[in-house]
Amino acid sequence: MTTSPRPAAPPLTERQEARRRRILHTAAQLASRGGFEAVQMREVAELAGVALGTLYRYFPSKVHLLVATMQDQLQLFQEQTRKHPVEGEDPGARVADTLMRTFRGLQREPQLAEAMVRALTFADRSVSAEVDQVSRITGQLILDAMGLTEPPTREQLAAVRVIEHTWHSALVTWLSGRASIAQVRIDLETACKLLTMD
Amino acid sequence: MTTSPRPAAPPLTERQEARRRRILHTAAQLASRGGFEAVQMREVAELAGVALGTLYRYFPSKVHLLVATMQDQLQLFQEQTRKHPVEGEDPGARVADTLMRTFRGLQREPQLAEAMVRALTFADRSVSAEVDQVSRITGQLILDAMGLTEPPTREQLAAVRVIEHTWHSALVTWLSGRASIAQVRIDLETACKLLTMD
DNA sequence: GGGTAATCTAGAACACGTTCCAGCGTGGCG
DNA sequence: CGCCACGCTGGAACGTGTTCTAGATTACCC
Repeated sequence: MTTSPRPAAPPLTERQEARRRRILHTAAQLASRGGFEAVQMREVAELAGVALGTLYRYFPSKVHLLVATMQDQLQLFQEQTRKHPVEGEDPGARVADTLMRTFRGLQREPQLAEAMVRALTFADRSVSAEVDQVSRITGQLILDAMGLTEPPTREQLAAVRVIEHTWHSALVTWLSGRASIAQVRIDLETACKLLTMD
Repeated sequence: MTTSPRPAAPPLTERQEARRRRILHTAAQLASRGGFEAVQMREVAELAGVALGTLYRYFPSKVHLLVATMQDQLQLFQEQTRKHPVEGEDPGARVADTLMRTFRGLQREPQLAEAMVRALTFADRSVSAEVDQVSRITGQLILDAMGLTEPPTREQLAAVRVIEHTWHSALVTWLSGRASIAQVRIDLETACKLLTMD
């Protein structure tokens, strides 16, 4: 578990920031159509108006690119959720509802979701820092939904981990057509029961 | 979830069965060295002594090949486990121990595990039947460990699903170096608490 | 044993992720 | 202003998964 030798991102100029956004936007757009395989690096470069080499300078692989896209999308969800938190008494129910809401958000662009999740689970060690970041955002989403007034206990953190595992795996199962949305909801609700044990 | 249009595998001749085994064995061997990327279709074909086209006739893609390899390995574990079941009073603990035992089995060939799990999570819809089969074996492994004397309740089945999600996702997290074995054990034990609720 | 349909082989060919290179622009520094 | 370092461009090139084809081999039926 050593930190990867990433030399602390150099600050980007405005033009560079714009290029980065253009690339991410193009990737999301292509993914929204044909999913993972429709995101072709040559095409992303061309549509974003950068050279292939430049694309690779910004995102060292297709997986990096799509994981960054997921970070982006998740952050949007997180902001939405913070502005309009789920109502309800039971913390477990709030967490389950929040995740289902995120789920429906992904469902709105199923191909995009497919691309991002495929990238996320296919990622090897060279992407682990970025994947970890996604995981941190997801965990925070859950913690937010719990609406804690004091720091979480060890048991609560353990439960959050299992909920996160369930979330990821259920997502994969749904995307590959092996589980219905109803089933995903049941799985999430089952995992969330861990929050209200003893 | 309709059944895929698979026209019921035609029976294989002895030579064909041997070829299939040879291919699977070669794939596992190559995977045991360099993991997912070391399994190169040309090399599998050559080492297994079949033409590339034949390899593709038996396994329509690299992912199919590696998922089949996982089926194979899991079945071996299942047999082992049935011969030597885990001892213990608490069903939850038995399940957690059984999965940890399987985990250590995978750990013995980490590269092979990496290859199989990457294939499993990268699989798209065209492989869903095979992935489902793997999922079924895993579920059965858990049910076996529970040592039920009567058919499982709805709640128990729901818990099994969450445990399975946790298992898969924890495996991925460990393989990408983002979680330790100790953490995996904790996650599995947490999920297994669902078995002994209410 | 002969005929035939399915299967296997060798190898070329194609697609897409990735790498590499030569040259052009650009922004900052003396 | 001249110069330099760096990032960007266009494009070629490479590796590996996958597909395709023509011919050899095999399995099976009569």
